[in-house]
Amino acid sequence: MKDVAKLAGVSLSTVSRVLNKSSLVKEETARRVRKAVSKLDYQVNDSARILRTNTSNLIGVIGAGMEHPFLASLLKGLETEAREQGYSILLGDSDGEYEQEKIYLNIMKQKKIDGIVIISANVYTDILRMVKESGIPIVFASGYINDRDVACVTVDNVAAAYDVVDHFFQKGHEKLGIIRGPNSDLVASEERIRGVRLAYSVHNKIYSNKIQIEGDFTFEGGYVGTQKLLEATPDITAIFSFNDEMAVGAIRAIEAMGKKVPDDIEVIGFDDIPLAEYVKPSISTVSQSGYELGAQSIQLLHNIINKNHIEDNKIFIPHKLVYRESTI
Amino acid sequence: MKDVAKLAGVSLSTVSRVLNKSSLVKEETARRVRKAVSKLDYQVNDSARILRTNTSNLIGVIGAGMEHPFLASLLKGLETEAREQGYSILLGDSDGEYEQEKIYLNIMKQKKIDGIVIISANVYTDILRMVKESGIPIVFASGYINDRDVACVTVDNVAAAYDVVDHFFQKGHEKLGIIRGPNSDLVASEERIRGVRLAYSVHNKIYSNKIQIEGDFTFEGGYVGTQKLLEATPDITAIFSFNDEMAVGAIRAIEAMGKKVPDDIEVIGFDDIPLAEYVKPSISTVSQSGYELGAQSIQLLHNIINKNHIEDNKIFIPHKLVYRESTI
DNA sequence: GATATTAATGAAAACCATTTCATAAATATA
DNA sequence: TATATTTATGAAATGGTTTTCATTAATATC
Repeated sequence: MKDVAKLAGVSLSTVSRVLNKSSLVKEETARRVRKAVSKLDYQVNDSARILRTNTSNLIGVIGAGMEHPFLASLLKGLETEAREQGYSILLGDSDGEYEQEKIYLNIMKQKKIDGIVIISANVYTDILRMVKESGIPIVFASGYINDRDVACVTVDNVAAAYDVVDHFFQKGHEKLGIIRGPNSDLVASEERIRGVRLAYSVHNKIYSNKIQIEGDFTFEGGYVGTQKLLEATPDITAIFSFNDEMAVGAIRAIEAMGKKVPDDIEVIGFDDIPLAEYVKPSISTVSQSGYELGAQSIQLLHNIINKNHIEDNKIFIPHKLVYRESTI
Repeated sequence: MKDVAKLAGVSLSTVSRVLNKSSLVKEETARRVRKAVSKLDYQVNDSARILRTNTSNLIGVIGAGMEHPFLASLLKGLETEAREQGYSILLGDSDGEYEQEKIYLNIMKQKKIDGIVIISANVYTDILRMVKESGIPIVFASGYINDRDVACVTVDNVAAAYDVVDHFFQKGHEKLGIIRGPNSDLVASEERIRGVRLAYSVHNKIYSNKIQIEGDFTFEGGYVGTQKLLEATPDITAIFSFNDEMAVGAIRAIEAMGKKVPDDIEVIGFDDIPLAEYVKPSISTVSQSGYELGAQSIQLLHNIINKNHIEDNKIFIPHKLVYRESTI
């Protein structure tokens, strides 16, 4: 920077002003400085800038199980939009471990991230408290936090689950089975269960918790869950699985018991990952765009960071039921 | 830090020494300093440290299409191992755009990354040159660069492709079809073609480029490619696809033409992404661990950064042919 | 006991930008 | 023309570490 100043015949302050597009520098001087900058191929020293300004153009992303197809596309959306807005992504996959989340949070604080995106259905309240206390702008992606000053971007889980069950009832099904997420995934699963119950009450049916079984979002979880479900209630004719992998597991379990999908039992999944389309039978599912979710999260975060006026800090991205071979 | 020094009754230098585990500080003083550190809950200012030392504990990752299941698991491996070694991951998905790669490289340079992992079959030679010139330690993950001082971690593409074709020949197949990667994916695809040709010559058969068709690693690409392939050579009895998605597309195309997999045509894919197991028929494929690939890449990079002695800077991770329903 | 080594600490320079405050130059106002 | 205001610039302080060099304290050697 000193060299640039010397070459342009100005002071360090002026160079800095030009670089930061300050308005109070004569256009002619600015031009001279810019010329020197490009001639010397000067690049600002980021750490020095961060040290002075306490802003890094870095956005921290903490999540768990990012290799899951839906989250991977979410990450892609985050990444692309972040780039667009001039941020870089500092990535931390915690595997859902509390200690890891804490470690990442600390690292990110030290790196002076401008904001943080937490991708997670399951959120340790302790972590949330730490982030709030630190004053770092935060957005929850694909998870709803019932706290008026925490921003969230997510699909409307209540409405989506309602749509699925409503659809089943409209088609004349009476006995349903639900494969929910693990208990650690409290929020999203609870929301969806709320949607399920809503549909039950709208259709004047009585809901019992016995129709739901806990899954772990894996193929195997769906397989085993369905076995148990059908053991307890053999006359189930429709299954709603809270993600697509478990739906595949459910279908295989049904087939293994000698029944047919969709003729004997219809199945609807959630997420619409690519798998859902290629598997046989292909899976009807609640489609939501991970990419969109990621992109919107960054936009919202960007607005929070810049203290722009925000209409609403709870954003619901659209969802849509897509019908494939696992339903009639 | 000043406060810590005052509380412990020592100078800044001593605090710094304790923090950096310098040996030349009396154990008793060190204890006093540590106590003060924890009492004040002091954390070093990262940017100041980077400014002074030019090392950031940051590893840059540049890749394209990271939402692809195989690459997502690779990323997971990178991330987990990086965390283990005390690094954080600065992520950049370039979408394969030259300009984007350049931008990311610049940002990463400014952030003073300690090393860089490039995930890519297609590498712009210009980018490679820039990285080499900048002296940043570099590792190519899942891509082979024919340059003795560039470190690579990858599956042995030649051997893997050889195994597949050898298997087909052993089973008595005569007419094969190959769905290769796009031309942008020069290196990996070329290596695999080399493996194919090797198998041909070992089995005393004559290889013709007509049996291969270019794909784009998507389901659709596999579908269309297979149509063309079967149009040109209707009596093909075995297809080797360079990834699993295209293999699924191939199978659907074959079925659409009224033929059966594996009875009429056998199909083998590459990567062994979760999809391969759940799709119907499930896909026989060359299994390689993305996670392992990522983890080994970080270890190698770590060794390069620390100038440890390196046995070999070309690491081949194991692969294995797994047989499922798409082969007899 | 005197001298040579080694161990432990502190002072101050260096890393490189941003920003406040002061000042000089240019323009507007009376 | 003299004064007030605005615009453009520079000097110097600041952010928080690490590290070199100098110095003192402690130990070893003769």
